[in-house]
Amino acid sequence: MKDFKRLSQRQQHMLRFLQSYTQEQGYPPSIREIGEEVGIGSTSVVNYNLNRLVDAGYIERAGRVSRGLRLIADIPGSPAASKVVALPAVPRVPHVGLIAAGEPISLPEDIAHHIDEDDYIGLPQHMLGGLDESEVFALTVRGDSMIDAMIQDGDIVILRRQNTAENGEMVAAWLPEDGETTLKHFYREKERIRLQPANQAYQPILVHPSNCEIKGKVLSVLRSFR
Amino acid sequence: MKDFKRLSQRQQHMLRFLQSYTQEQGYPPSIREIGEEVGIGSTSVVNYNLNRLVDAGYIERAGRVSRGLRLIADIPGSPAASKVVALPAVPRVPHVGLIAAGEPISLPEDIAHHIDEDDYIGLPQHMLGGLDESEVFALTVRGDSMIDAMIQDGDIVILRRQNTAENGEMVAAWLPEDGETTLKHFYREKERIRLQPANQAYQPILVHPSNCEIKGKVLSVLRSFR
DNA sequence: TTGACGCTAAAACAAATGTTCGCTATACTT
DNA sequence: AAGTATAGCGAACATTTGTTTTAGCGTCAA
Repeated sequence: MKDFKRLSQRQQHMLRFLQSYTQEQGYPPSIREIGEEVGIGSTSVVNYNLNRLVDAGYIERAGRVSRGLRLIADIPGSPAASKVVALPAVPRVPHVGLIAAGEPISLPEDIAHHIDEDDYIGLPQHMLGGLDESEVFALTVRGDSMIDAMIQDGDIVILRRQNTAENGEMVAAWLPEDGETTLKHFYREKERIRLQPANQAYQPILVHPSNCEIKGKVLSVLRSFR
Repeated sequence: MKDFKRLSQRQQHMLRFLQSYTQEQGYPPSIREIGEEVGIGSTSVVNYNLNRLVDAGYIERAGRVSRGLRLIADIPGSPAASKVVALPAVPRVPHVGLIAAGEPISLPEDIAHHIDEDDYIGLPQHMLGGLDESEVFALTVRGDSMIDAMIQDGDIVILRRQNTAENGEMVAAWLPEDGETTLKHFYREKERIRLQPANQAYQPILVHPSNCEIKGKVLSVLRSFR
């Protein structure tokens, strides 16, 4: 731990307040709220001391962002400050159902449809690409539009949950207007998004960005025979 | 749990974003940030949907407070509030190196470079096909002779240790006379064995049974991107 | 003394951010 | 057809909130 006692009384007070406030409210306090708590009438003084705490490595600040405070070091005396480090040996990610990788199969529902069935699949962490298991989920592929990308019907794809994608990445995209989720290569073009299958037999899907919601990008693939 | 699927796409999206953003940043997103993420141009629409989420019991809002959002219900799939279930032991199978699936490559010693573990690789047991871990081992594929079978360079194949094979099965075969191990489809013909690649560009290997030692048959395949 | 430095103030400023208010559109109900 | 509820948009508005500026005070060393 850092040299907590090196800090002034005020700064210690501020740290404690930041920690407890954030825990209770779910969001960090504003500069003025901190000032009121600690007994500082001037925002600049609070600001000054916050920067001091940044220097000391206790917090991080997001510039020009309301309540952009983040505690990054444990402070003595507060129990729940530390994040849980000990993780279970086997990461388990939710297996949320099927995804169309061909003629858009109208799925029963959104991904979220299946998501609450706790259908979890254990994965070795080397397949998570260093990500936390909570960021990752799995889908079973239906259809053969991605065979040129070495993905066939029945494969399980592991995805990282994210809403954006880089060109060329393989993503699961939700098309609200069509009510379908599909697995394609992602390409952002001028005014539209191209979802490119990896199979000569299929045409790319061209949609407006507003009708394309990225659900995640493919991290790995997994297939069992028989 | 609440009826997550009852929510509109947007609302689900917002919830997920709130959860992930808060977790990543340490503080909740602003209305405009949510709007940008979800693709809403008007703050009032975000506001509207936030209030809807409040009604649905998913979040709480602090009036007139920047980023005054608080998630009060679990959202399926991603929550960090995951309950720990029983964790099975991780089967670990030996990762014994590279296998040629193309022009027989004389194995260099750069065995398992991208596998961080020593020689073992953790696997979920659903990829073991119900077998004991001691029966199973893993190989990294080199070459592209099996691309028509959806296996490409760099893939890791999981095999069951066995000395025989049925026609059509994908096996790892040791060719004593050539000092090579190769990954091919297995076919027993009259007086010889045909090791058939799954790539038009490659010729089958025809060998006498005495010069063909089956090491194992492929159970599953595993691939990571990037 | 003078000057550098740590700390505190107060006020003004600028940006971020929540709130409100018309207005439109669609679907469903009466 | 009129009415109502849901959903959405855009713009103006009002606060909140972070940033900056200027200044006062005390300590310590040169």
